[in-house]
Amino acid sequence: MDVCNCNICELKDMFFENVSKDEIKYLCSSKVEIPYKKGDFIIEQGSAIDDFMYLKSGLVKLYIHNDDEREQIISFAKPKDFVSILSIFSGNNYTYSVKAVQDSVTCNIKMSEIRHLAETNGKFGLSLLQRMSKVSDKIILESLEVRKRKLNGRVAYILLFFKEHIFNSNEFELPVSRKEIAEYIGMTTENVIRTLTEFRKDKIIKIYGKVIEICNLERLESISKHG
Amino acid sequence: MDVCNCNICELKDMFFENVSKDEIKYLCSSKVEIPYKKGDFIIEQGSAIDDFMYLKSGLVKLYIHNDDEREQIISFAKPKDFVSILSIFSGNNYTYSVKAVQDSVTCNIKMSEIRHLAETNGKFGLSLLQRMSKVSDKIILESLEVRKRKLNGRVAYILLFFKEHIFNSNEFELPVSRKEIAEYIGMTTENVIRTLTEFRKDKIIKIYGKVIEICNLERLESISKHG
DNA sequence: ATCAGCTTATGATAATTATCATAAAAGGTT
DNA sequence: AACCTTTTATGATAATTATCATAAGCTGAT
Repeated sequence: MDVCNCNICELKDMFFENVSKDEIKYLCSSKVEIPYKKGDFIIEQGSAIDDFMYLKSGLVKLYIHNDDEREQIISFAKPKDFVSILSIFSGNNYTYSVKAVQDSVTCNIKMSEIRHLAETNGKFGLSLLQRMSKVSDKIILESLEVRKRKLNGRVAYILLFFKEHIFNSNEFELPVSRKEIAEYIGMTTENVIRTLTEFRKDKIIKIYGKVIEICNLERLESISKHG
Repeated sequence: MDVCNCNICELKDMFFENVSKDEIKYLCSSKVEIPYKKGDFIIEQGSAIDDFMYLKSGLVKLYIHNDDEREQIISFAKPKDFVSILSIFSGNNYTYSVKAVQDSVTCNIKMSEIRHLAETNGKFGLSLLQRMSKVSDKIILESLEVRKRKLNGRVAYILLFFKEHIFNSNEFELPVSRKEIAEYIGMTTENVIRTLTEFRKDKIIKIYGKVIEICNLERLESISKHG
């Protein structure tokens, strides 16, 4: 389908079946794609919320930072994930920042148009509500999952997270630094490194610089589950 | 206003200004109020989602429990808060349980009617989306707030939470056990008790059984902020 | 190429937190 | 009242995690 000027219009995918071609066209009329380089800010905490954004390619981190304190990563977003989630429907300003951890492209649609469409097309609104809820739920449940684990369980968990949700392979290049892993699962950088080293010594993983190869999946899963 | 058979219809409050009298009547047609005793299950993890529920009176805890593991309290809900939040728009079964920590009354509306109204009245849907988002956001941000603190900071935080969000007073009867506090802020029961004792010895609070009196608010706030 | 700055790595030590054990206090039941 | 169970309380100890220090490796900029 070629309802908009981008080659492959994934908007229909994003908002389910409840939008007509005309409505897609309407959304697309304000749709822009913005490329970012690794390390670029995509959203700055505190800035005004104008656009509804989802990720077209790359990988980004959503995080909170309060001056002196350490950053706390809330979640990673991969292609087709929403980038604007928290506060998007509940406030006027972002309560978090988003930064590209890999070169990324976002798709932006004016919030005013999303709102307008949701008001006029209840089915679209309901779909949106479902999608948004799914995202929030996942973040909440995942944070509980992480929190109940000890450090080695957390590291195992995030390795499996990358394997299963991002790369779908036993071997992958870590898309984030050890520091960012630490900020995500709530531990110190040193202990992330130490734990990875420990996994390596126990022949559970191999480490080639940024590349991780999971050698003993069962063991890693066991550690993730039972510590 | 007396659009429904309950004396004070708070539905308008719950769903903003975007619902007509007829629509309120429609929602009310399936609305029931259910009383629970302290300790009663209101929602059992895994059960089917039929109703949209909010709390009319009392206090409830939302929590996750997986067989052998310790319970993890996600959030407390006070009157006018939604009780069904997680998974309500994103799945068919509850991913968490809700239990009354005080005698409570819930208001239940059939999900099918909520859905139907959201589909036919986009403004209502959008209001709902805003309300739901606000709840999720608060849970996510609060969990980050708690997690970054050390134990004494967490206990200080939850005392201030009760003071500010539930009781609005420097003296209140703790509505939950030390164990439940521990399950909420992610520490052991012993350490919650120990920390409270420490606060008492430092004359920051007084403890009369279940009753807590905050004597040194500034100090407590300081501990909550900087440990 | 060289330097500065960041990431990764590892060890030693201190601080924090959990676990285990025990007992008093409180609440509920017969 | 007597009994049982749960909660609160406290201490001793073990386990976990953070902090501090140091150094090697990598990366980007001049």
